[in-house]
Amino acid sequence: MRTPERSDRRPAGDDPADAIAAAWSRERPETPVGSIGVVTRIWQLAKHFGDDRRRVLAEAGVDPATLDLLSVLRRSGPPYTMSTRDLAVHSLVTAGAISQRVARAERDDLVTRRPAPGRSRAVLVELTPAGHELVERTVDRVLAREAQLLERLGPERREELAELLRELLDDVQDELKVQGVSHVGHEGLDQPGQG
Amino acid sequence: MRTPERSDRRPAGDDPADAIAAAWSRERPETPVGSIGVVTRIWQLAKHFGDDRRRVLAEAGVDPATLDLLSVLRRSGPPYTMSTRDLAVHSLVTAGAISQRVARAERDDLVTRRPAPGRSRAVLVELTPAGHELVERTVDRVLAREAQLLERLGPERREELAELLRELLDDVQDELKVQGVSHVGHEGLDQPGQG
DNA sequence: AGATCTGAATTTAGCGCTAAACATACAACG
DNA sequence: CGTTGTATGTTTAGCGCTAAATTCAGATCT
Repeated sequence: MRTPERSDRRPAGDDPADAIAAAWSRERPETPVGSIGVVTRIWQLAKHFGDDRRRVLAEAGVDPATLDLLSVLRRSGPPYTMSTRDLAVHSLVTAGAISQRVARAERDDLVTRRPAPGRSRAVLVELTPAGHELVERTVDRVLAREAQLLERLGPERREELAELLRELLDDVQDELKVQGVSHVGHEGLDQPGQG
Repeated sequence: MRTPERSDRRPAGDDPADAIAAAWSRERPETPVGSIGVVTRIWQLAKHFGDDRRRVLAEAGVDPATLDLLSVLRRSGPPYTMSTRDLAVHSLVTAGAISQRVARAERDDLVTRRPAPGRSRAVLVELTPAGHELVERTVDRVLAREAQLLERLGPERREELAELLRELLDDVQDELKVQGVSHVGHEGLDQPGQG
């Protein structure tokens, strides 16, 4: 199950996900370990990317969740304004979380909040100049750092990987949609943060 | 940059990560968007897997962080005992988080905690019968559900993906180690949870 | 009109995490 | 021996998230 000789920096078999699957099989031979090679690694990579991003942003005095909010607004183009509803759809977190993100960003003068003119009880959130500036100052740094973490993989394998991930994400979203998951959203700078 | 015709369930170009990269390029043409196809998708998949696991476990009355702790102990084999130090190394969270996880699990009678006999100030954590039972009752359910989410990908592509992820994880861990990251650990059931 | 339903945003309770401060236990050095 | 160092665990402050309760505006029914 383990393909040999691909890393010469680390002895074969020292892979954390393989070790987990092997331990389950040893202790409980019937355990269905087939998903571990994909799911565990995705989780661990997300954790590493998230922690690293938090550290990079701490130097600039922001947190990932705030930058995520500002980035969605920045990327939407002039007039850098969206309803909280739309923000929730684009952020993969609950409406309550968006409300809190906006409140924090408003406290720090990074966005303003006002009732929408005509429609119902909607609220429009707009980037302030300070918020705009903060995005400009940090986005490239974050993305460049992430590019650096992918560098060793090489462009071809990175593309292969992106393609397989695209396919899996599409499958998973369909599967979850079928089972009636509510917040179907999915964007961000490209990632929130968890404390 | 976008490979055409691979999904017939979703019109090409409707991919969330592609949409993000395209929006950055439109608004800020110099933005280094190369990593988004991999990093964003990994983040989103981790979020979906994590949310789904939380829902599955809620039915059994556990949270992912607790099951993660119990799983590390269960997988270690008899006598199902580890020091908190070792638990931290195997869990990809800080020592403080482990201390809290153990405290919660002890409150619920899933583990016991006692000072190690000889050595230093170490503390040994041991699975109780109730904790053992809880693992047996839930692990297969969680892993089977995750296998179901991967099912559509097919076995060959799943193996390709696992292999690319293994390589990337190895690269990223090396890169972070060089820069002096402390908690080098990495295991779990295979994933904690973020509240 | 009054009652009820629906949709949108916010608030609250509670959890889990990080970082940093704190508290020990043991070891080594002078 | 006392100080200093090192390794380990716990505690605390503060953040961000979820789920559920709440508030409020407008639409619909009778």
